Amino acid sequence: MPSHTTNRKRRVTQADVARRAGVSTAVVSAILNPNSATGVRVSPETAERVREVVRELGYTPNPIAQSLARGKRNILGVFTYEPVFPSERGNFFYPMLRGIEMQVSGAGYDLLLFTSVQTEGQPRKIFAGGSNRLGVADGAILLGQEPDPSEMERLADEGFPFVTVGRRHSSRVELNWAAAGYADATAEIVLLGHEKGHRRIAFVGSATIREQQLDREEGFRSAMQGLGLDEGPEWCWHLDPDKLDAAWLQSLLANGVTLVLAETLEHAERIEKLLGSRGMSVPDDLSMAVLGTPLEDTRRITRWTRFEVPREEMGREAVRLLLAQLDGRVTGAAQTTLPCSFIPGETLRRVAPAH
Amino acid sequence: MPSHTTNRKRRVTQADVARRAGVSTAVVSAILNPNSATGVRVSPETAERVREVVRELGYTPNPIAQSLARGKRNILGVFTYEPVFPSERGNFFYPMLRGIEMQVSGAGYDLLLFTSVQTEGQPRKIFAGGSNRLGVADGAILLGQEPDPSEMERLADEGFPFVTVGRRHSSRVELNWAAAGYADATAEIVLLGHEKGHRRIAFVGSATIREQQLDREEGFRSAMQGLGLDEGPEWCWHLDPDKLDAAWLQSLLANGVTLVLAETLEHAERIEKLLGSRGMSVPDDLSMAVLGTPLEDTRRITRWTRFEVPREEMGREAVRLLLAQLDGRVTGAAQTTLPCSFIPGETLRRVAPAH
DNA sequence: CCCGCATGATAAAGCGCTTAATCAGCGGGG
DNA sequence: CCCCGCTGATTAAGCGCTTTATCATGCGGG
Repeated sequence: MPSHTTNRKRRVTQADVARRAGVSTAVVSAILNPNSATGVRVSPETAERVREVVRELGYTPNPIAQSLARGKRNILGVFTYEPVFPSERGNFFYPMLRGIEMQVSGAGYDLLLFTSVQTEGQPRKIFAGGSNRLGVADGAILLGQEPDPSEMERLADEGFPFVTVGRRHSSRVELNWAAAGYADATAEIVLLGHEKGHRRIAFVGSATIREQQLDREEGFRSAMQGLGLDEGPEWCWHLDPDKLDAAWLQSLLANGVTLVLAETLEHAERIEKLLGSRGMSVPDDLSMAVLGTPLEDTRRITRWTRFEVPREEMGREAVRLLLAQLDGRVTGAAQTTLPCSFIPGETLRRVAPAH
Repeated sequence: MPSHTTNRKRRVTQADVARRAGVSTAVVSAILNPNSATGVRVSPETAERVREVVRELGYTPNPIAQSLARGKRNILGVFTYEPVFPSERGNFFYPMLRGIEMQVSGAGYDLLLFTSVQTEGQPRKIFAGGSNRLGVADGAILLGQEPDPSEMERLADEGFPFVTVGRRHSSRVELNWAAAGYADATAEIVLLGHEKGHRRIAFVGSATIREQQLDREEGFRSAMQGLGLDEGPEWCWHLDPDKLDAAWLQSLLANGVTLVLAETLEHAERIEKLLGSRGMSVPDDLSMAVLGTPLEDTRRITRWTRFEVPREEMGREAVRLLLAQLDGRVTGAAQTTLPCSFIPGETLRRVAPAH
């Protein structure tokens, strides 16, 4: 017998109600879940009597027990590999969470935020103490810049339904995701640059490679190839902003580059500063575009030619995919790529084609 | 027998492991929860064998079943009467949620956000369909500007542990809360105004009265009385910003008021605008202070004399109180008032005492 | 030689609910 | 008159785990 270290006064149980009303628990259950097509029928009088007792005793069903019995929880998990609210990262998750909450509420699910961390300072883990923590939920949405691929594979092996926000890839299992179309958006900017006369276009991304960046780079490469533009490896850089220096810029310009696609605003601003110390400016001496939109400092970004990532819509779509999976409405892998919206800005200008 | 409309492949259960390892489920359970002082002993060899099977089968315990058996869930509910993330209100909850998440993680609890809404457009309810939705959680934190007092009382009657962020009051039951010391902070500003020579001080708050505002007003009144200042009802207004007009300002100034305490920045700015159209300005012709700090437009607020509400700390404290309650470390009502921090600003200046 | 007592394990109850299977009445048609 | 089928209920199994009570076994001491 469980000890039940409950300090709360014992809650009223279904059996209490049944006893009091002089019926069986099956009847009580049937009355409380009218829509569930169970074989149990109840007369209106009995129903009223039971309802009366329910009110009198202030009975409220134990959701845990319901879940166990039904095999269904009506809870969607949200697992973030980084803290949700603390400031820096907070802004990042915020729009996605907004999308998730909007889509989930109305579907009759609640959101379980897995916030607990095992060891202070350690990265969060889904499998802690051998147990899948997400298991309380019917399914989960995974967010975060630095997910653990092995955990996701194990999750998939278990058959636990989940969807990631952002594209993820595994060679072993099929992953479900709602992601932004970085590749297309990047390609679009390359095409636009080409239209505006640019022929030598460079790409600058962070040193730490993430799925997102791969997408952007792949969009860049394929667009360049499609246009028959001569793009060598020397036009595609993986450097953090602080690694960009005068010498680097020099070689870039010497190569005749007229348009630079910067992965982040930090890259772009760094390059602009370097240009400035040579007496040059954007876009007069060099056109630029930013491959995304930061969340903080919304004012600083406005002049830049860029695209907007549909973060909120990614959250919504992730929920849609997950619910479809839970309803059994879907069989294979569900993957959605959502378009980014181009924002003209003022940093990409027309030039005379070089050749 | 339950139908278990599960489309997922049946998960591995404790019984499977036990069978495979040739032991009873009790042994498996004992191995998986080593610290729980149960009467079951296991030999190291058996333990190793079971652990092996666990790995082999990829077994992970069903948290729902654990919860039911243990009577403990390790989940803290967060109930907001308004949507958490959608923009307007979002900013409001944000710091509190940050505090909550910080405090909760590390305590080994997860956060359940009650986001689901029964009828689109309707206010959220704790008791929906006769059932206490919060029941999945061990306890809950209630947030929101417009809570439903009757729901809180019912919750308390049930013995469900919960804490509100923000002071709440009920004549029937004892409520637990972590709140900001609006009264003290307001009184502090009155005292400061008095020190700076102000004798006629007015208070302007919103038309819709909330607990917060009562606090501020009460702080205002008691400070005025303590100072022996002649404060009549005509110096305490309950008007929304758009109801403040030239005639109102006229009467205020005619009364010789030299300092106005505005509940919100909107009130303050409205008054300043009215002053402007008379060719007057803040603080030259009228001193002002704002009784709080808005979250949006942080730039607009900076010049104002005001106080800062410890929102994040309120979240943290709420969690502390709740956990104390869950641990049975506390008996009666737990109520914490957290001090607001005064911010000088530039809108409260010294004047020559009027009389 | 038997008792007491660790040791290592099992059996089974119970957490609070859902639901399939079953059953007692009862009125009506063949 | 009997059987069928309906209504309004009950019984009991089972969800997957925890935990208490119980049991078998072997060993040393009196």
